[in-house]
Amino acid sequence: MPPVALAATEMRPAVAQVGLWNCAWAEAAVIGEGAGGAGATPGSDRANAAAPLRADARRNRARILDAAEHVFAERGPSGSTEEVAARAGVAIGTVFRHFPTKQALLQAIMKELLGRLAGQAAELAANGDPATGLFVFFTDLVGQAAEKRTVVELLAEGGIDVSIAGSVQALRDGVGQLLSRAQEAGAVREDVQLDTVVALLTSACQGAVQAAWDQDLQRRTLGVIFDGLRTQRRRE
Amino acid sequence: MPPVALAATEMRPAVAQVGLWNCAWAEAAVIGEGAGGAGATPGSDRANAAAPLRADARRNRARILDAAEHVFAERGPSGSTEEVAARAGVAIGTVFRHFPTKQALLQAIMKELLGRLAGQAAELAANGDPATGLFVFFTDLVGQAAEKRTVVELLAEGGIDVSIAGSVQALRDGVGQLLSRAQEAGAVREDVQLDTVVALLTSACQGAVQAAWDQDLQRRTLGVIFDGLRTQRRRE
DNA sequence: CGATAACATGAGTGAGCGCTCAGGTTCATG
DNA sequence: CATGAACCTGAGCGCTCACTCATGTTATCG
Repeated sequence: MPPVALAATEMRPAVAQVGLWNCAWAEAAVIGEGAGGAGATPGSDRANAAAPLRADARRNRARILDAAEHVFAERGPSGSTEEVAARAGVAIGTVFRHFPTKQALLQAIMKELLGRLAGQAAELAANGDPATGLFVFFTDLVGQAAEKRTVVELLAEGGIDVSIAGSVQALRDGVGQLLSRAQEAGAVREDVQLDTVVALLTSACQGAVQAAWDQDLQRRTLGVIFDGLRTQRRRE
Repeated sequence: MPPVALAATEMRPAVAQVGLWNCAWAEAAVIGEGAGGAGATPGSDRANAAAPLRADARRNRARILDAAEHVFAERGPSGSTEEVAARAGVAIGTVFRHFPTKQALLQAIMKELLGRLAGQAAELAANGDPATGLFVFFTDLVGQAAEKRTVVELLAEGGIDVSIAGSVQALRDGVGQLLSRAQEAGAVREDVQLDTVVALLTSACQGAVQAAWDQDLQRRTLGVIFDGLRTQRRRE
């Protein structure tokens, strides 16, 4: 992960509003996730033929995704597609060829990031220390929140579209595993539910992103939350 | 409070960008807060003469503030000034006569809301139960977060301009009083610092706003945080 | 090496938004 | 009532941004 390169203009009270109109575009067939999905009149049209991308197209797609991840991490979801194109070294049209709407581009990135996080959670649940795995993941996530600004803000904006619902669920499942292990190990109270943990997690991430918590504040804030998850004094 | 009148056009991929260029406009003299402030060449120009507004102007100003509070509560800070004007029943120009920039309008609302909250906190600190005051305020604030979306989002976006810094500080002081009282009463651990509490508070508000916590989830999530504030098991 | 379909290009389109200003309207004062 | 200053109006400006499309370019295959 290269360090952030262009971080100058920070003062923007911009607010993104993306809109959730279109939900069913191709885009899934590109990588090969075609699940032979619902609807889409299965038959005549050569929808999910996988049609491997041309070499240059595949390269450009990767560069666009990479550029978009950087731009949206810096600017938030309100970063412009033109900046993404410029950073990727392609023309605007190329961006829109690969991702028919800005929303589609954002969702592709979110899917990737969410998948990565879900993987980390699952890995920790499988191989980590059961008693501390949840707390480690929690701390890591909040610590990285600044970099993952896209995910944090988009998830926050209610951008949980049907197309990324699966990825969200995967992450949720990973956290659920971590929670179960922690509870079995006696590190977290039995009466804490998954959605409570998820709510705390997302809140802390948002807080850390928006208010730019420093390391010490992160530690103290998470400390309170972790103690709350451990204590036996309350019943829900 | 009249019900929402014009809620049709939800599909807008628009992106608002406000800009923070101008920071020193009049606006303070309107209500009479003129503190004889720094700079501004005190002398010849009749800057802070209080010049009472004409009746219609005062009425319109109030209607604009009221409309803005509603619009920004629904749409977030990206709500348009035109919608504010329409809801207030005035022309755009009138809005910009009273508030030279959109930013100024937003800050006027924030100032009002923050002042109200600071008052509530101070009142609770003075007359409420020391042991539960902080928790009551915390719960109330999160419960109202959806209505106060403007404040939550703007504070989140780092919109703490110099012109509202005082109001933020007042709220912070109020929370500080509640915290002190709670600690004196033995309801909250001594080693919890104010910024930790504020961080938890803002995080919870953001989470509640963005993820639309229901009553039960609010209760459970705040329960964990409160237990964390109460427990004696950790040292910071 | 052609031939062709896939792909890339980037000026242009349309829409939204913050903000302005010339001209009309209304309130306060004597 | 008359007068003038304060106020209101709303078409319009300038800008940004998501998105399109006619034209030019390139990879792939026989």
